[in-house]
Amino acid sequence: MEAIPLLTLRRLPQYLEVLQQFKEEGLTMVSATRIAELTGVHMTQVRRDLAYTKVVGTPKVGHNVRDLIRAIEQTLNWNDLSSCFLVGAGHLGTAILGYSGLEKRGIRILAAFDNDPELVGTTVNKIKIHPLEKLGNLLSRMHVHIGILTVPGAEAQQVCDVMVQNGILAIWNFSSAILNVPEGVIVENIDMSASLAVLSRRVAERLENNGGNNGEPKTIKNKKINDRGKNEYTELSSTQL
Amino acid sequence: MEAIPLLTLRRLPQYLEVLQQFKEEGLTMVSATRIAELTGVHMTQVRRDLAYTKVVGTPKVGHNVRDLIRAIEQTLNWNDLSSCFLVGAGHLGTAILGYSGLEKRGIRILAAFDNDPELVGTTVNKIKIHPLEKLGNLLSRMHVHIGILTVPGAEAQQVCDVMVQNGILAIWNFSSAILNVPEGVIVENIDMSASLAVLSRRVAERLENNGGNNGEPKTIKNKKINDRGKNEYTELSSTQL
DNA sequence: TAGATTGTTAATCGATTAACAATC
DNA sequence: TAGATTGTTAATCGATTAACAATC
Repeated sequence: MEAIPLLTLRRLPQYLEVLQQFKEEGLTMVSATRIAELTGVHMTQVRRDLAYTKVVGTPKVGHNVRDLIRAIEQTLNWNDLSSCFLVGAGHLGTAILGYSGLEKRGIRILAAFDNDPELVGTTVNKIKIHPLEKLGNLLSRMHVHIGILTVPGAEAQQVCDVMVQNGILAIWNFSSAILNVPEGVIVENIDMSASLAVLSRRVAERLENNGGNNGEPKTIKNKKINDRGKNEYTELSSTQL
Repeated sequence: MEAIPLLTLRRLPQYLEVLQQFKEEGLTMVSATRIAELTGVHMTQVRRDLAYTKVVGTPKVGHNVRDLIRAIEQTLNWNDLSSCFLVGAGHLGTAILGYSGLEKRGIRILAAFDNDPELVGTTVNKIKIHPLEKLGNLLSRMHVHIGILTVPGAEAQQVCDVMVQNGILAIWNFSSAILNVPEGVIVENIDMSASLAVLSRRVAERLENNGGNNGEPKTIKNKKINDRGKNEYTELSSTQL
């Protein structure tokens, strides 16, 4: 199975988002050009990214919306559900447990774990919260190989170690800890600090460069600057998460 | 004020994390080499990144830990607090309202907003939740220029528009919506779908390439693969988020 | 001093964009 | 058909890594 470039993988869900929109609007065909306009990704980039999904379009016409959605979902393995455990049922963990979008993205949380006796035994979104001590045992018995880590940073490595010892293959890490795992274990970080760093600095740069004019920045209608696509002309947004 | 490259900004908080560790351990000096080892970032990369903070180290000795922490925090503008509003006080919003790490990162949430009458009037972590209708008015009156968006994707663009109309400068977007904003408005996305896409695909690639051997992957001790730094040899993790 | 480490210039690498032939 | 769009090869761009002189 071919390794798809990191940045391509990150863009695919964006295409999926606008494609869902098109589907809802009843469109059957769409061009890479149109997807490019709505996501702010360069037209050529979109074509190249879509090529990784093995879909073939028809010149002058474009791609079939339904086929394209299916192809992207297949590429991301979002068609069938992977079982996973969530550790850390605080506010963030609860938010994730309650998030209906996960199942659309191939993730089914089978059980949650926490070391707070108040939480153990309760249920969030039909998912039971177990004591943390049971994590290792259940992981190996149930052959779960994806873990969602929503514990405080100070406890993250510890929980991570238990996961690794019990055969976990991938960890979706929401803590700020830089996890130390053996080679081959996949770690994907939701790095809020990194994101905030970019935001903070960009704000500071702008305020300083505008000479303290902290009111309206100079703007041009409908042009967007962000880290997804630098300059973007978009017309719509959409759905959940 | 110089524009620091995106990927450098994302790495700076990682350096900060290991530096805090060093400080707690009582170390006064640290080399870029050591930081590189613990974060998995290439040694030369670390040196280059640190150069953006304008710190100067001393050959053979390295950098002063306290000075380096201060320099990075200054670079990210994490020293003084920026006021901001949070919109969407569901589980995710509540998790963010309760997160103490924000103030260390230059963010103070002054008020929250939601359209659920059940939530309006309540308080989370001493932050009052106001009705959504008051957002525009308060934004412009209080000269707040950072907004945290934790509403469902379907409502995100709408709220975003209100923010923009009332002079917002930057939006920290936790929804899956691709926000359409005028040029000059900074959007920083916490893109869970993008992250999950990478995780899902990498897992699928590994399972397929191992020929269905979904038990233990081949591993080498203490070597780490993730998107922060490809190959990382690390010894510790740390703190919160 | 000798050697580790800094700061920076040059080389490499990977990802993005431009260009264009193929085609429905 | 003519022209929009695809798929792909070549050129460009930016970020990473290698190399090395300066130095405490």
